[in-house]
Parts: sequence; structure tokens; C-alpha cells
Amino acid sequence: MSGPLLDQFPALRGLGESSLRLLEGAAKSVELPEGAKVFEANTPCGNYLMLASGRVRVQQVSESGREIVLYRISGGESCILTTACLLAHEDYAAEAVTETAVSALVVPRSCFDRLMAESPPFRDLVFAAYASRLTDLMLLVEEVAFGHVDVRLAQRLLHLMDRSGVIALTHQDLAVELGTAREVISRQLKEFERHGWIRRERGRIAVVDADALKGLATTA
Amino acid sequence: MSGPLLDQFPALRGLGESSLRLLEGAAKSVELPEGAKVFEANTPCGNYLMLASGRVRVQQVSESGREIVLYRISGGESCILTTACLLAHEDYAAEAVTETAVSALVVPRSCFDRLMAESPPFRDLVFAAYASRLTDLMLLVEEVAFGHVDVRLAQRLLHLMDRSGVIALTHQDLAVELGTAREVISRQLKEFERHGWIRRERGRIAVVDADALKGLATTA
DNA sequence: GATCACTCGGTGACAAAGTCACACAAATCT
DNA sequence: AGATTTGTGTGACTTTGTCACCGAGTGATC
Repeated sequence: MSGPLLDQFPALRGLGESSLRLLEGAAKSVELPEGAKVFEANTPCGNYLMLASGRVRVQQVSESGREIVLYRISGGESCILTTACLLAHEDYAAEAVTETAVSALVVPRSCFDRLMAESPPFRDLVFAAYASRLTDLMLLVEEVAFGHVDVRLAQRLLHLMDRSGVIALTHQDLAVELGTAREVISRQLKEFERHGWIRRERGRIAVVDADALKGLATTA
Repeated sequence: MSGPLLDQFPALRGLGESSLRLLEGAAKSVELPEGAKVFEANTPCGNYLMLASGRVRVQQVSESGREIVLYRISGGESCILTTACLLAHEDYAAEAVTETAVSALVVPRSCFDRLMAESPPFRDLVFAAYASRLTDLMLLVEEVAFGHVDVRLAQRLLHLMDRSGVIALTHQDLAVELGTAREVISRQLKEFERHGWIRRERGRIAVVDADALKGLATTA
């Protein structure tokens, strides 16, 4: 049936009956729990991945063990890193971890290749994901190379907080978000609290003065 | 004639007569001198670019004026940043500068779209360029976030030197390569010279002990 | 060939960020 | 309750980035 597939991936609307059937025949559905490794760096890539629901984080890990979040994929999106590896016949350059329970479609390379060749809507889907990631990564390079941690941290806190202004992450988690060290985050957060912008609790941070953070976040 | 086009872009072999004629009809040839801006950040992108000959550097510029080289494109390659912008309908996220005199093909969006839709070889050409850039950028993020300047500088010197071991770049140029500050490069180079690994002259550096640099470059 | 403007590189002082080694408290386990 | 794990705090130190300023080469111009 093409019903559930189209519900999960609205972007496939217009794919055409034959392509849809091809995809449905070849793709396997997979469920992953939270915190599972989807793939690791330096391993070969044999399948194309489409995320039906949930969220996956793609990150770089250095030899010294430090990590940095590159981007996230959520329901309805396809994984460009998989795409890139398939197309360039390279190993993965990064690793991916589920942040929530995830259900995904695993599409074998052969099917991926055929769909890319046959189906314009499928190509567009893949390309669209590609294009914005590339510019994202360019901006990330700029941020990492030239950005200041206080500004970047303020931006992340604003972005990560829920409606009540709470971020349920450890200092270490935030360090991974920015690709810096835990101590650096701890010290910055202490500064922020000293200014009365946040409250720190174990394992969570409460944003008190979002406007002040916004001011810092847009200060250069 | 399809002769010169195929000579300049061997990857287009197999494109098909009609696509080739379409491309030849719509594309304009452009010549740029060395040091010319191909495009700038935050400007809209209307054309697809294919580099026939020469070399172009794509780099990020921060508000404070610091720069970092993202990657280079040389003869026969297509510009993925252009592609990304066309596909995502975004402005340029970076700027591009010619490092040599350049001749390029400017392909209007409409022609690009048609070729993408009609021609599998053209799609492959575009995709192939895409895939490796993405992994490149991921590795660049890792390098910038976690790499040490001495190691990165040693790597770049080895990569940039000619057969006689000479790099004809200023300290500022090297700073842009790594996305760091000129003073940092100057200090590192002084260290390298103290160790007897290089000789510094005005505007150029001579690698004396490439093996020693190689040792540092692979020391994690 | 003297002067001038400009580019290139050197330097010291300081600020920001990353590293290392611990210490301690809260949560969790048994 | 004790033991272990996890999260955070902190000081000392290193590396990297910033700022201000200097002087030495280089090339242009008169």
C-alpha cells in the first residue's frame, strides 16, 4: 500500500506508482531505541536511510574524545550523509546517534540507484536535503572557527529551551553541542547565572532572562 | 560543436546530443583574471558554474575580517556551492575568489534545471562533486574544532609546497588557509625554523626537513 | 636616489579557550 | 547504609586569539 509510505514521507507524493512499489518492495522498516548508534565513522555505507519518525543527531568525534554536533535529522527527512557516502563510495566521516526512538526506512543501494535514475521527485527529495546541509556546514565552520563561546552558548540555550525556558541537558551535553570542553561550559554558565540570566540545577538549566541572552546572542 | 565542451569537461561524455546542444546553446563562456571575486556571501545565485580551467578558492569571511578556506575547485569541476544555492533557493553562504586566471561556463538556472531533469550523466556530474565536498566539510569542522595549529600548519605546508619544497605564500595567506590569525602562524613558523624544519624568507617559506614536518603532521 | 606609501613580519602584553588533575556532592545501585 | 557512578566546581597551566605598535623590505614616483 502506498498509504503509510506517503503519510510518513509527504515529499514522496508525486513519486509515481511504479517507483512507490519499487521502494515499498525493497525498503525495510527498522525501529531503533533512544541512544542507539545508527552508524559510526570509518565504516562502509551500504544503505540509504529515510527517517519516518524520531530524531537523529550526526556528530564528529575527535581522537581525544571530544565531540561536536554537526546537524540533526528528523521525521520525513533523508540522511544526506548516507547519500553522500553512497554516491562517493566513501566510508562514513561521522557518526549518528538516535536522540529519540526512531523508525526508519532502510533502502538498499541498488534500489536507491534506480530511484535516483528513474524518479525526478525522489531526486528532488534527496537533493533538497543535500543543499541545505551544505550551507549549514559552511556556517558551522564559520561559527567554530570565528565564533565566541559565550555568544554561541547563549544562542544554543535559546534554541534548546522548551516553552518554560528549561534545558534538560548536562554541561557535557552542551559542550558536545558546541564542540568545546565541559569546563568551558561550566564557567560560562556560572557567568550567566552571576548576571541573573539563568538558574543552574543538576542536569538542567532554567533560562530566567531570555532577552538578555538574546542580546548576547546577537552581539556579533 | 561538442568538441571543445567535451575536451573541457570529460565528465560530460555520454551526455547525449540533445543535452549537449542545449548546454552549448544556453551556456556563456566567461574569462576571469586572477584574484577576481566569483561571488560573494549573502548575494542571490542565479547561475550554475562549471570551471573549464584555472582554480577557484571558496572561503568563509567572519565579521571581524578573519577568513578560512573551505575548499577549492579546479578545471573540469562544477561548483557545488552554486548547485546548493540553486537547489535550495538560498543566497551564497560563502565567497569565491579566483586563484589563477579562470575560464568558466555560466549556465542559467533554467538550463541547469532541464539538464538535471533530463540527463543522468549531468546529474551524476553534479552529484559526484556534491558528495565529496560534504564529507570534506565534515572533516574540516573536526579539524577546526579539535585540531592543533602546529599539526594543521605542518600538514598544510607539506600539501602546499612545490617539488623544491617552497611555499610562496605570506603568513597572512597561511592564516587564511587554517582560519587562524597571522600572529599565530608567525609564531609557529618561528618554532619550526628553530627546529631547523623550514627557512623563512619574505613572502615564502622553504621546507628543509619534510620528514620532521610529516612526523608532526601525523602525530594526531 | 630620496621620499613615500604599502606590505610583510616581529613582538609584548593580555584575553579567551582548552587541558589536566582533582575534589566534592547528588543520584543510583545493591 | 555503603559503594559507585554521574554531574559539577576549581585552580593552575598551556595554547590560541587579540591588540597595538614597530621596523624592515619593496616598489612607485618625482
